[in-house]
Amino acid sequence: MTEKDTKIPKDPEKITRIMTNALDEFAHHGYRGTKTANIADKAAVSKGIIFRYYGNKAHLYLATVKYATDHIMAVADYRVWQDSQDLGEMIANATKYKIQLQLKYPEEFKVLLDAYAEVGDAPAPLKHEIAQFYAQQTSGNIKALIAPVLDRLAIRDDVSRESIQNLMMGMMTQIGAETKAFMQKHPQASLTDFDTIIKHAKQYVTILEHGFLKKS
Amino acid sequence: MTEKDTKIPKDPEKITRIMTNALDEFAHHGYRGTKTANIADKAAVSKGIIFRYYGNKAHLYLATVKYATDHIMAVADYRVWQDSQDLGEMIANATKYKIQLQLKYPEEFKVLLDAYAEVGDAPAPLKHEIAQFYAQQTSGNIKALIAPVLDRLAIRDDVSRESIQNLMMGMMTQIGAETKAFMQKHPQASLTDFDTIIKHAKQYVTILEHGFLKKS
Amino acid sequence: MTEKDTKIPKDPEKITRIMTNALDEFAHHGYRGTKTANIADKAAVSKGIIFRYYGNKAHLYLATVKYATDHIMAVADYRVWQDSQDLGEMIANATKYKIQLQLKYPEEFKVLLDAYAEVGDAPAPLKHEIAQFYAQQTSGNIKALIAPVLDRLAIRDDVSRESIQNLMMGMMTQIGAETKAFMQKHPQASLTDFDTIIKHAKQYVTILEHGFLKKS
Amino acid sequence: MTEKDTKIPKDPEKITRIMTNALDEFAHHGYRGTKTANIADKAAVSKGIIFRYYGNKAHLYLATVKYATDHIMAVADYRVWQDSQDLGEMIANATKYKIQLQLKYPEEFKVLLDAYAEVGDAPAPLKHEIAQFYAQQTSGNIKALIAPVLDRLAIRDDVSRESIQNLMMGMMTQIGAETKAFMQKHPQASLTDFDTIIKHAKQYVTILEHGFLKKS
DNA sequence: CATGAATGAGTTTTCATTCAT
DNA sequence: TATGAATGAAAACTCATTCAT
Repeated sequence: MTEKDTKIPKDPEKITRIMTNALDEFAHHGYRGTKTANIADKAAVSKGIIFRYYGNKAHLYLATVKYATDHIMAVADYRVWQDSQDLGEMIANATKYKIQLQLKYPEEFKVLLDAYAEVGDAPAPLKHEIAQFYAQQTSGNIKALIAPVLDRLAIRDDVSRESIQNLMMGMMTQIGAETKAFMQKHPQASLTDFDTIIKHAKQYVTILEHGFLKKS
Repeated sequence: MTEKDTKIPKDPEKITRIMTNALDEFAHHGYRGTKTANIADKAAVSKGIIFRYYGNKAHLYLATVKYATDHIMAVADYRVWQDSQDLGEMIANATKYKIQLQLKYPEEFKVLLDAYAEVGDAPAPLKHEIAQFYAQQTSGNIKALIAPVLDRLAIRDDVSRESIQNLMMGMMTQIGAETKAFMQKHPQASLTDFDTIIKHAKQYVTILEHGFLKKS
Repeated sequence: MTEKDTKIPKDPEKITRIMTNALDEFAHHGYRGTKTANIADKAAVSKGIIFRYYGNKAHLYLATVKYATDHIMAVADYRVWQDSQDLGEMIANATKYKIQLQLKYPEEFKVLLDAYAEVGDAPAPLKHEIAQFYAQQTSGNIKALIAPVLDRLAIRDDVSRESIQNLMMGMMTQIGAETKAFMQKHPQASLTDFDTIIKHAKQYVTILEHGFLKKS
Repeated sequence: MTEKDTKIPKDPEKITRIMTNALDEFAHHGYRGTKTANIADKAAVSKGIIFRYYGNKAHLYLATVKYATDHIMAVADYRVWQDSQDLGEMIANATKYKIQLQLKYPEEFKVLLDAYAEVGDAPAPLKHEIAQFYAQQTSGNIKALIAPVLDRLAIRDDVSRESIQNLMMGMMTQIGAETKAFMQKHPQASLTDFDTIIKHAKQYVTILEHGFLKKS
């Protein structure tokens, strides 16, 4: 693959069109359910060029997953995670930001979500590659982003740092689920419509910080 | 479909063999990636019988999804969720139980997880059926199971019941993720190997109950 | 086949049900298009018995063709053809009779009509058998039936007997076509509705007898 | 269908090879009895291209029926029917011509003959299409062709024009039957071998014109 | 280099025929 | 002997991949 990358000159515009449409197709039909011919058609590109550029469907898929991540990472502004003393505000900002991202790049999210599941399906040699690639992204990052904020907080002695991080990941997942559900019910929703979810996010942080039991 | 069901007598043993192996294949290769011939082979049954029993691949898939759910639901013993005064103990038990289930029925879990994603792909008429089926299961239940336990606890006035439930769902998801990751690293693990995860679960509950900030 | 005929005792009632329904199915779907399972179902008989009685589908078909002919021949009353001095009246009677028959046994007619065409299709060894069987029926007979009536008429010296017979066969075919067309337009028609066609028949005979040119 | 026709470019030479061989196969084995693989093989073309071009077997069949008609119609020279004052000579010419055609395009004739019968069998949506297509051809034309010649003849007052036309159709059918029978007995026959049949044709016309009864 | 028509291995699906009960 | 569930060979159809233009 790396070999081909260097040997074959690629038209950046075609690359973009292919990636965009591959993303769309893979997001909607999964790996096996997507037909290369459809991607080529929608991208206004010949089937031949896809195979010349990517070698085969499996590599096209991998490239698409990479593209999706790069795409999201490129626009992701990590300052929203870090520029905050207050954990609740930070999570609220992050949630807001993630929703914005998801509203703007739904296909990227879908493909990224599927990728890991598909792994077991894709032609054997790619399994590892995709799995490893996927592992770099996601959870690891979130933990890292939360870390500096935690440093500034006074934490109970009987609570491990990791537990907090994990719980916050679970919380993020839960927020993600709520977001997804909301988006399905209101496909045309804009950011302001998600205020409720963001309020929830703040509540969640408050609970995590102070617990939900009455102090006796 | 229901019409055919009554017309065609089915050998329960063959049904079992077909379902078991369909489950296995669908779990490992997805809908498109699974070949009916393989299922037939592994089930020691002729290709013909699968079409006799299920009409076509799409209906076989649907039947498999139904089978997976029925199977899990049949063995799921919800009392482990409810017979507990202590929330930490309850979650620990639930986690333990869920791990046991997942260790015992990994394919069922996989297929169930995929089903919803595959829906968009499956022959149109099945979409609705699968979607509806999927909706019945999942989150709704967990909330209901947690509810009675929350009733017995003294909850802070500034915290909504729903927030707690949602956070606990996020927590369960997180535990699920940890479990999955662990199972992938140690495919042969048995229940006792998951003690760490169960300890985590208890910690999470403690944090949720008392918060992680030092009382100032 | 003859071997089987003697060895296997057959339940006459089942034979009838099989033949009746085979007739129906073959008439509507042709040889290849007919499924033995359907015949068995409609005849309230097991598939097994059909193969026990007839050996295979091809022989079942042959038997059905024979059955159709026998059936029609059994009810056909040839006296209507012969008990007439007047050729016009005879053809009118014959037409009337044939229509009655065709109204009553449409499937038999259809199968008989198809049989010859199917011959080229049916498993090789049967070809000859069907062809020969078919040859016995049809035209040969009609010629024979017309013969005695012609004997009583004074025929022009420059006209061969055979030509007359052939033309009359063509005429019968034409009447048959008109009948068929009429039946397709009016599926519920009864004999009296065919008066026009019978009038045509008489006209045809008149023309054949006296020609259509003005005597100069 | 028309949509696909424009989207998929077709190699005229391959079309020809496919049509020719489809014609041959369908003529000899009927719709159900014909295997697309065989057509592909004989046409020196891949199976895939047939489905690319025609979508499925049913449409291939329809295309073949159309092809057969177009083919025959293209070479049919209707002047032989019209450029004649003498009815006998006209029918003789027409017969001669039809025999030539049938000798040259036996498969086309066979398929065309079968098509109507198969109609009831073919996948539902095609029924209408085939039926309508077939109706255009056949008898209607013959009547029209005979009409102008009849105009020039002095016809008896008690004879309807339609009766004459119908009788002549019957006569043509009869000649057709004789031709078919002869061709089956002598598969290698050339046009001159059919002189007897043509003589018959003339006789038939004479009889129709002057009747076969002695003028008393 | 790019194209997209053609290929054919691989899948799904059908149905005459068998054979355990 | 009768049954009809099961079989699997044979047919229809799909689609990633190639290669002549």
